[in-house]
Amino acid sequence: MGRAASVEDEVIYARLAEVFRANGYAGASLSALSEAVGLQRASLYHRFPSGKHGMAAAVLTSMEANFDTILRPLVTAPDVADGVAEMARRLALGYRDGRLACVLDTMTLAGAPDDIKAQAGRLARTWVRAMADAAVRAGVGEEDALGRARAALVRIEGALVVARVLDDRSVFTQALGELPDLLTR
Amino acid sequence: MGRAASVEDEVIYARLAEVFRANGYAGASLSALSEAVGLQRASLYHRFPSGKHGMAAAVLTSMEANFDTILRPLVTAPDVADGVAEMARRLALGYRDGRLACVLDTMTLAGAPDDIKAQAGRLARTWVRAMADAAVRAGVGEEDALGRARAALVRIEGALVVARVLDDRSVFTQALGELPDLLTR
DNA sequence: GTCTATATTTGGATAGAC
DNA sequence: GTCTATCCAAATATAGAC
Repeated sequence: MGRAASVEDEVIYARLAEVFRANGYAGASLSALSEAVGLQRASLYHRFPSGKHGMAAAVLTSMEANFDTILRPLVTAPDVADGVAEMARRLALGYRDGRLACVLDTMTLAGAPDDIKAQAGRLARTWVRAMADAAVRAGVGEEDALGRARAALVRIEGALVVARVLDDRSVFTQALGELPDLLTR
Repeated sequence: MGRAASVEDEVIYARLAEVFRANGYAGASLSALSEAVGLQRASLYHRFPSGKHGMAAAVLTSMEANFDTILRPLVTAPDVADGVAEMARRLALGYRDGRLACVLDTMTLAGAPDDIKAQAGRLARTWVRAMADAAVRAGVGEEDALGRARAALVRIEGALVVARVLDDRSVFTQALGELPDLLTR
């Protein structure tokens, strides 16, 4: 083994994510990423030989793992609506009650490489699938469930945008509150 | 009068808007803006002495005017639901059926100057106000109307994000279809 | 693994000719 | 009003010492 890393991988991903989600792919500069992580630019290139592109890919991959945690209640909760409510609580935490933007939104603008957009797309599909499955378990028909799951994602992403634009977090909180009924009733 | 402009102001605003809405404020480079407009960078600076910042401000101001056209049916239609449906048709046109992003989303990311974000916020508030007024005219209570108008904006913005991320325009089309009921029932 | 130093390109912006 | 030419700062990325 060589020299130990001064910053843990998962900590790096989390700090990179802060910059990417707030500024988007194009808007996230190496200087900002470097400062957020607490490593010089050259050190970041040692961790991510393919540069910014590799950092963005790593952030999304790490986020995929985090989503497992956020989505787990959808599967494990005895009552589906309770599971959705628990997912909503975890989302509130992850998005800091609507103060933070979503990478699905900001990392899919025109400046991003195609495979990063594709990775974000897969992440979104995983999320929709998980919500649709939960709806089915609540007795909703398969076709209808998929539509409701997409509607849920629409409300989450839309609420994040509107909360930011109107500078009013309550929009997000309210959208989260509607999710259990939306997915199970 | 001096020399005539080779490109009309409104044409310039529209082409600048294409770049800003797709790439966000930070992601919109002078080269890209210049190429889209068909004028050299220096020529753009002659039109907009305050540079990129002035271009963004002009785009939002021009968009405010365009919104008058989009929102007019809310006021003029004898039946409110019909008016909302007509607004939705105009939105479908403006957002190219969900293929284009919204400046309210992309121009309010971290890289944008504060007054640009503020201008976007005013634009959003105008929009919400117009939809809320329409809801009131349809018999909805004032308090409830404001909530529904915000919900409508949430669905529009969210649908644009999700349509882009999932690469599926139907999400946007469907969200537009729900607006008349959402605002008047 | 992290750093300083540097190469190279692109970014935003200005000067001055036409 | 538009252009070419140019300036300077910031961007991404690499080289090599420690």
